[in-house]
Amino acid sequence: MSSLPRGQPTNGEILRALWPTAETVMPADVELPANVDLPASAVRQAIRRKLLTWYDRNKRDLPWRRRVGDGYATWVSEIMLQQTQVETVIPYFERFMTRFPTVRALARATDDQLLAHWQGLGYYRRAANLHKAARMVAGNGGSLPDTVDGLLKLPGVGRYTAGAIASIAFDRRAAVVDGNVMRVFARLFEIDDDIADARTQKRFWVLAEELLPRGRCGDFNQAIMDLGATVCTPTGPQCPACPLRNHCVAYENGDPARLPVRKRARVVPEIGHVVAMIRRGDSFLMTKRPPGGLWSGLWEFPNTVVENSESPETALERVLKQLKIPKPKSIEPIGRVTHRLTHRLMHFDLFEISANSKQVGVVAKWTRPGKVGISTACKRMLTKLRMVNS
DNA sequence: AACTCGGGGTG
DNA sequence: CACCCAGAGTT
Repeated sequence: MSSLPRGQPTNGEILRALWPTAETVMPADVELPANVDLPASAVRQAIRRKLLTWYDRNKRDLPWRRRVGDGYATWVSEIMLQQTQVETVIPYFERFMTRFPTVRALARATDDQLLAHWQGLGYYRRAANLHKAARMVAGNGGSLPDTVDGLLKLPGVGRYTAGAIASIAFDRRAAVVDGNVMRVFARLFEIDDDIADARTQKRFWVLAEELLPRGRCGDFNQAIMDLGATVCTPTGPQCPACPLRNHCVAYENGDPARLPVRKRARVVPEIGHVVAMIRRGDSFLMTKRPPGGLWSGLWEFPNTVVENSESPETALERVLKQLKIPKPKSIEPIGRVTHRLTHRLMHFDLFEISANSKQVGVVAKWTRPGKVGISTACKRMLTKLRMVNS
């Protein structure tokens, strides 16, 4: 418990339920949870002012922030930023905007062209949805919807992204709740309920709507997210540098880093694969992943899951049979690549196969991996092959 | 409400 | 290693 000198009361002292005032607009589907505490009007005002002042002095210089009012750029950046950190996104965003400078350019692109620019970024369904949405927008005159409701109709745009685009690009009065906002609010108001719970999420949205200023909503939203990314970080928050420390209940109570609270992740299944790497010059025999699932639309080396009941050899025979290469000239084990995803641990046992090109059927295509989109796992398989061959 | 869907950064 | 990240869509 800190005894911090301060000129203003904290939320802990002032908290009381204030229900919708004339200055706020509540979404129709939000009902007030019985236990939600809203800060008093004066505290809300102080939080807005301090956050915006802090943002004016400390905001990060990000490529998409240099395109003020550009809905397309904001849209692309927000899709890329879903579950992906800013530093990872920056180079992808630059390349993407150079290659697809307008909605129409994106709408004209092929799946493979698009995925070649998305490869390595993950969550490839985002690219498919963005592509589909770009065609919707292009077919509708080429201008992006500028309201939350309009944006929500686009595939891949949910409540967060619609609020972000509407407020940042179009200066609409819309709130956002993302991982940063939840962390900042959980600490600011000392909310220790599971943040995955629907009621808790509803509570975050209520707070976000309530705290929204009349103007500069886009800056306000970005301010909370910048604060969460640079000061109110998951571990080791820099509370002395925080403009909201005098209002932060968790700081007052001494342990903001324990928040937010989330349920423990479950154990991930472990899955084995065998992979056939068949090279001819710079090209490899590759197959395209089916739409919808993991690595959707990316290219990969022919492979199969090794079932529990079978040996790797049997599984590899299955792959070669599908490729119409039942008896290759040679099969050379190269080694193993292990790839961890959020919900899966994958092993790939690699085999370099030599075969006459006449043996090759039409199941797979000769492709240069640099030309089409491949997963990071496949990229690591290539690295492994080069290591073995050098 | 629980799953799926990537990959990288962090302590 | 475990946890987290400018979440959305499906079941």
